Amino acid sequence: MQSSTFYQDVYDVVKLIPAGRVTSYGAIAAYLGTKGSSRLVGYAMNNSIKTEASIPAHRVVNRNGLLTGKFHFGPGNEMKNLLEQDGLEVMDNQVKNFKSVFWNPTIELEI
DNA sequence: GCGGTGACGAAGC
DNA sequence: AGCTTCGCCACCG
Repeated sequence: MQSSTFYQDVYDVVKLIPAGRVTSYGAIAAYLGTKGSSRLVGYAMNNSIKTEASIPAHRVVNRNGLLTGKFHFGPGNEMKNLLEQDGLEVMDNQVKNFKSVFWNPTIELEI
């Protein structure tokens, strides 16, 4: 992808996340080849809300399946609501069966 | 051009 | 086994 910035790469990968699946920041970072900069992925998402609000950032959670960015999404449990709309089960800011719904771009997209 | 930042992750205690 | 600390690296001012 002719992405000028690392953020654009993150946006593109997140957009490829199928409904009903979730991935982790580190997985995206690893797919992009910058697994050490998992923080950048999260930071990119933060910027994505302001720039690319169409990105399903709610499908991206941390390694533990926790909705860490929930507070950045909206006033309340909007992130949880969006995940439920995708057919996911969320309890106490954590995706249930996270391991089962985990979407690994490195494998699914197979660089 | 440099320092601060950050929705993480892994290691250490 | 749970909490704390450090590292990491691209973007912004």
